Amino acid sequence: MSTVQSVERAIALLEATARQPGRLVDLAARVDLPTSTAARLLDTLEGTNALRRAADGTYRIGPLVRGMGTTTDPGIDVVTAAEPHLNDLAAELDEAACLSIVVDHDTITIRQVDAPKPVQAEDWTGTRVPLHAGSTGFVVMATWPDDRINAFLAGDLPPFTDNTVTDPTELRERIRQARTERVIWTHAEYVVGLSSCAAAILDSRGHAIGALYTYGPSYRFPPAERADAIAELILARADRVSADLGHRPTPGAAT
Amino acid sequence: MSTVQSVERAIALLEATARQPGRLVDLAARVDLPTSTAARLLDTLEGTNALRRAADGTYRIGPLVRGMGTTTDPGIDVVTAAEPHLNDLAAELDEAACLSIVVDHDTITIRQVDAPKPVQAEDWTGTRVPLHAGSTGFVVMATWPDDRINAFLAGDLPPFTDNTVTDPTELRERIRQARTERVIWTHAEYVVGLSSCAAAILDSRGHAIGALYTYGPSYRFPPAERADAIAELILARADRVSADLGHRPTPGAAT
DNA sequence: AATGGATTCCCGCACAACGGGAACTCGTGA
DNA sequence: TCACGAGTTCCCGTTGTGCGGGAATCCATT
Repeated sequence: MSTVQSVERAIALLEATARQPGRLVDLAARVDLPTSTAARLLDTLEGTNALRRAADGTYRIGPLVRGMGTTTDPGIDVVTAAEPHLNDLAAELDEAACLSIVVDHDTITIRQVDAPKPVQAEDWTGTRVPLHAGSTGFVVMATWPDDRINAFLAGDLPPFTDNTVTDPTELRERIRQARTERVIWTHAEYVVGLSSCAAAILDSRGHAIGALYTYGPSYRFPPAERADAIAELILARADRVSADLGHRPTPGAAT
Repeated sequence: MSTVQSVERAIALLEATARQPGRLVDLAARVDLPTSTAARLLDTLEGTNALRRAADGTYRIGPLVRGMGTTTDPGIDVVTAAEPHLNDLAAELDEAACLSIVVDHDTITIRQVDAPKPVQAEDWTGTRVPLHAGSTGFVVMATWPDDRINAFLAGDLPPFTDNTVTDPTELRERIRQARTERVIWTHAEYVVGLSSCAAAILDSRGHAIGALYTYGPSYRFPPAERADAIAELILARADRVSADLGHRPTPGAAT
């Protein structure tokens, strides 16, 4: 499999910019390139509208990329498949319903539908959460083979709150739990005071490509029945999205 | 300004894919590249998660691009996008150039650049004008679907001057006119003695989010040629702002 | 004015990207 | 079952293109 160096570097710059806008030297340092090379690539990206450079020299994501991310691809992509279910879910739960997808070692929320009731909900769209720090991450990893999990757990696992699980053994335990129950609740593991509940979305090959989840202030989900009811609804919806994507659940199979 | 060929080609492929998913030969043909070259670039893009290849070989936009497009970063917003054009426009017209945005059922002027010539121009910044009473309102509504227009026209439409149009039928006529011409002149419909000319600004999803306009004492715009010339310039600038925001009116050739 | 950092420009070198074509895979129809 | 063609992958010789060190320039800051 051959790859084109300059394109890889350009994409790396694009991603770095998406994560955090910055200026030439800054971005060059982040992706570890000589400034003159980075300058040339950024120049090109700017020329194609993939990036924009502000008056002060700061590069940020440009209209082209934004536009592409929003294309309404008639095909069978997650977003369109999940959209109706997000709406239904938000109504059923009377809580915000979100869709996130897996990118690298994070899940990124790409769509959020707020509860019909008047709530002052924050918009989670665009947020990247590392796999070990969110409910979505657990259900995603639950579908992975063990060695892949081990490889991931061997990496850096920064804490975000006092509740963030960073101990590999404990994480493995949570993942095992997610594997059997297929839904999981997390409490204040990424942001203090917030709980969330997620279930994975699988594509036709059985790979977890994202997750459906809801979240809200922890006090709103008292342990008992309500939490379970929510979990059940989310799982049901996630399964339907998976089915819409062509996923055929294989009874008993772990992979 | 130097550019990197392979990156440009890769972005072109990315854009082509965003417009319409397709397979190798198809995409290669669309951007006019030898298949082997296109294959290599697509390979790289797939490797970086910028593209995804389905089982049947179809390439579609990948999670990376989706994620980047939805970052919380406000990025390039209307104001910064419009600023330079406001300056140019004020110079070209030798009249004040303004930017207004849509809020509820009004347009609010948020920026005004006065004509270079010494004029005693009033500053319109901060003024809310109901959609039915200003040039900006007409061009904005011109982009709406009919039922939304009807819903709005069913509401309260207070007059401000003797010239304010309040009759739904007549308003519909003006809107239709704005729809075909994409620019419109109004005369004393909000303030006696003032005329103004506006064109809409569209975001990447095609929604009208504001308008570019100019205004001045009616006696300064005698019907004939000058008014048309002004309209043309405003429309051109508004289109450029829309383009800068990612609005893609009609797919053209990409370099 | 002077300093230091960021950015742009320049240019020779080397190798990465190119693209023509062969080989291969896969689906289709006879 | 085989032969065919469209689509895709692989290979390899050639060259043009991207590379990156460094000088020159720009731009804040003091």
